[in-house]
Amino acid sequence: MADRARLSADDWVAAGLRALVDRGIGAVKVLSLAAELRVTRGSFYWHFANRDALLARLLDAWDATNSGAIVGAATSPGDIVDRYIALTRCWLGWERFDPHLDVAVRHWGRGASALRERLREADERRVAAIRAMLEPEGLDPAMTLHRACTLYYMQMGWYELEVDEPMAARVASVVPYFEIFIGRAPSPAERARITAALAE
Amino acid sequence: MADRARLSADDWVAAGLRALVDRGIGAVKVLSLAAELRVTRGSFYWHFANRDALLARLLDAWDATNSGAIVGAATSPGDIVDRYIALTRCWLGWERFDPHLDVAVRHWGRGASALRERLREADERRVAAIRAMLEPEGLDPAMTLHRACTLYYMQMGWYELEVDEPMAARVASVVPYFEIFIGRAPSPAERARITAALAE
DNA sequence: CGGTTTCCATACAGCAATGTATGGTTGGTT
DNA sequence: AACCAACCATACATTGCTGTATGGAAACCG
Repeated sequence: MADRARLSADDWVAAGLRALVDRGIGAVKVLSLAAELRVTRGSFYWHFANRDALLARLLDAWDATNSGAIVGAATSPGDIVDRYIALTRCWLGWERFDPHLDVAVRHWGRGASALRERLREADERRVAAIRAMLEPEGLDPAMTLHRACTLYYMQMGWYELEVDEPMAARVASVVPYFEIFIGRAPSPAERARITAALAE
Repeated sequence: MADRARLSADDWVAAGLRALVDRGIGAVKVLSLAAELRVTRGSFYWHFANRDALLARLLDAWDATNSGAIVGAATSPGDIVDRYIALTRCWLGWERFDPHLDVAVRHWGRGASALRERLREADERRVAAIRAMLEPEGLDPAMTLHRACTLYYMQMGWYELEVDEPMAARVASVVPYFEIFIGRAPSPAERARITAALAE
């Protein structure tokens, strides 16, 4: 995409997303992106009115990929084990959901009050979906919410701290975390389904 | 402190901490702080060699207040209930620990690789202390670590998402979270100790 | 009271970034 | 072939910050 003679607006968006994910919103500068794309800023200001126009496009991309993925996984067809597996695939980065993008947008939101409200709504929708996932377990309603919050907040904290465990260790801990999050150990059959689904 | 004729270096540090906590590391600018303190930048460059010298002071302040508080609570005298209460008081902001400062430093760490290493070490020490707190429960060692991670990561995620629940709701959820984190419901006596300790 | 130290204001240089104005180059269209 | 639109380079103006040099005012001290 870099050696093509002419660039499209999407090329700038892609470069902006790379910079956002890798080095944060502060690195999304017209000058830096131009250098990366081997053109001058003249190109940018033909495709976009200003920097804010690009930032809006980046937010739309985040909304399109990440916010729907979690809700989709938590409300996917099947029982709670199927949904837990689908959600786990999100956390592991095996689905549309991009963890690094989520963290970058969250950091960006600090200081941009309009974005903070958008983030708050996204978090609310995600927790609500996870709570609905847990409801068939028949727990106390307050406890269901607490467990949903534990699952989601812990995962966000894990991303925020940039813990780097090998993938094998992460996969191996999916079953123990089932017990912590759901409140009961999985049955042998459930355990087998989880391990089988993540053995790809 | 603002209407005193002369400023000290600590006044600049205090102003820097306020800006860091309220609006992030990007707001810690010599010009902004000078405006807030009603002086010009000439004052700053008498007290400090440059901006980095102030930032180093801010990091020292964070280290002195926050990093020791969690480890101290998790390893405080008493049984696991006493320590869980002490840790909860940290999370609620009732002790030295300043949650907003922790989040601000973490955001700052994104992009400053030296700081990231310092943060990683702090997180490691904190998780290790919480794991030691859980060990008397006699769980499987791996499960002990997973529960310690759940407790700490979830709390960091809670801060990161800037959830604003009323204090009453937060206090009320301390007992249910005991069951989620520790893996068993507290005994009636333990429950009474927790509620009594947080009824101040 | 004179002198020295402490602290701050002013003015300047420099840099990195955004945005604008304008001209040039390339590829498709009729 | 002429033309037009899409796309990019160049040059300039501006802003917001850091850092430096220097002079001045206030407090302390002998």
